[in-house]
Parts: sequence; C-alpha cells; structure tokens
Amino acid sequence: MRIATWNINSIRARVDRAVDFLERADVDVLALQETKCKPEQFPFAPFEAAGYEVAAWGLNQWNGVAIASRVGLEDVREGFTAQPAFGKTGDPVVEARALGARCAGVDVWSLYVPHGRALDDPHYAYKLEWLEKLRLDAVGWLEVDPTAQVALLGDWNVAPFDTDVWDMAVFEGQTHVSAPERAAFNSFADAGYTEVSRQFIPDERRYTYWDYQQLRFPKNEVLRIDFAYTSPVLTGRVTGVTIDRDERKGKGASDHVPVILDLAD
DNA sequence: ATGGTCGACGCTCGA
Repeated sequence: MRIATWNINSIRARVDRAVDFLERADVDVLALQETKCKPEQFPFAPFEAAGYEVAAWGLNQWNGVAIASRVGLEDVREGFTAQPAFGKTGDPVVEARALGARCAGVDVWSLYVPHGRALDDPHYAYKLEWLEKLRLDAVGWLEVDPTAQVALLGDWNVAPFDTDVWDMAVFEGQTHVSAPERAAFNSFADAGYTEVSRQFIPDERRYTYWDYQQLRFPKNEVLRIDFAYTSPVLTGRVTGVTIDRDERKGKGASDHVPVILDLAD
C-alpha cells in the first residue's frame, strides 16, 4: 500500500495535478492540506472517476484538509480532541486543519499545522498549543491500543534541523526553527512515533517546500517541513519513503511536493 | 534585467 501527503495549495486550482499524481504514483491514500474550499466547492468528481472516495473538511477559503482513498474511508473525524481554536477578531474558531479517517486499517490524519507567523504573534502560541494538544491525543490513541496503526501526515510548518532550511541566517528570529517549535515537533518521537521520512531519507537538502516568492525554486531556497510520523506497528510496515520533487516543476505547481510512504502488506 | 509569487469570498490577506 502507498500513502502520501501533499499540501496542494488549492484543490480547485490543481485537481488535475492531484488526480494525475494519484495515478502516476499509484497512491492508495492521499492526505491533502490547504484545499482552500468548503466541501460543497470540492471537486469530488475527478477523484471518484479515478476510483477514489474523498472526505473533505473546509470552512472558508483558508486552510482545509481532505483524504482521498481507494482502499476504504471509514470513521471520518473532523479535528482532534481539544483542538485549539483561533480567531484574530471575533469568536475563536476550530479551524479545518486536521482530518482523520480509517483506510484499510490505518488511521490516517491529514494535518495542516498553524504557521505561527512571527514569534511575538498570537498565532505562534496557537501553533505550540495546537501541537501539544495533538500530541496528547496521539499518546492517548496508543494508550487505548498500543498496536494502533496511526499515520500523522502533513505540513508541520517546522524545520526540525538547521539543514532543513537553505540558510539559517535568514531564519534568525523567525518561526519554523525556534527551539519551542522543534521541541513540540520532537515530542511526538518521545511519544513513540517515528518520523519515517527522516528515517528513510536522512540526507541533507531534501526539501519539500519552495516558496513562490523571490524565485525560490530556481534558486533552491527551500524548507523541509512536510513529514510523516507513524505509530510503532505502522513504522514496522514502512519499507520506503519518497519525496516527489518533480511535482514542484512546471506551470501551476503547488509550492509543496508530495511525500510518499510505501507500506508492506 | 539588480527584479522576480500565488490563490482566494481579492482595492488585501495569508503563506
């Protein structure tokens, strides 16, 4: 089985790329982030024509997560327990940043971790709380069933190592590289999860995100921020991980590329 | 040529 994660940066702008990718890469389950639409706007038909069921959650033009599967899609969960809310003005809202579903016995989570914006921005505290609450849930699932097969897939908006950014000098005092963010990210490993993309691709300069600004793709000014944590039993099934850099090429590319996990049957 | 991006509910916001 192959499962993948991809921050698609608008599913409506890139549905053809998404379905082409599923077929070309022979992917069974795809976790999508930044779909940027409500379910009633989601282009389900091309996925269904290709043989995939889709669960989608979105509240407005921001955020949005979805899971496409051709191996079953059960027990869909919008958000996790105690997922924090955020609102710059007005009442805080639980944003569409986490969607879970069971696909062929694997609890797949599509995660779009808050960006943080700046170290002194309320969004940064929100990001840290969001990760902590997710960790508590992830720990709880393994307490209930230590053999649970859980995949925490998505855009984590954290660069865990200095070599995950093209130039640390540029990131001095910025989000994505701060010690609290890195500690929050690493706490999932303390909880028994393994970040398998690093395990299988330990090489430096294997990036997943090239900002559109400042010609960062041709200049290779990039980040590694898309990751896949797997629970112990699922980690034992992972036979390989691929970062599909080619998906950043050409007209109409997302600014992120897919990360693909191969699982033994 | 010393700049240069996208996507969305877009005269602006978020990444």
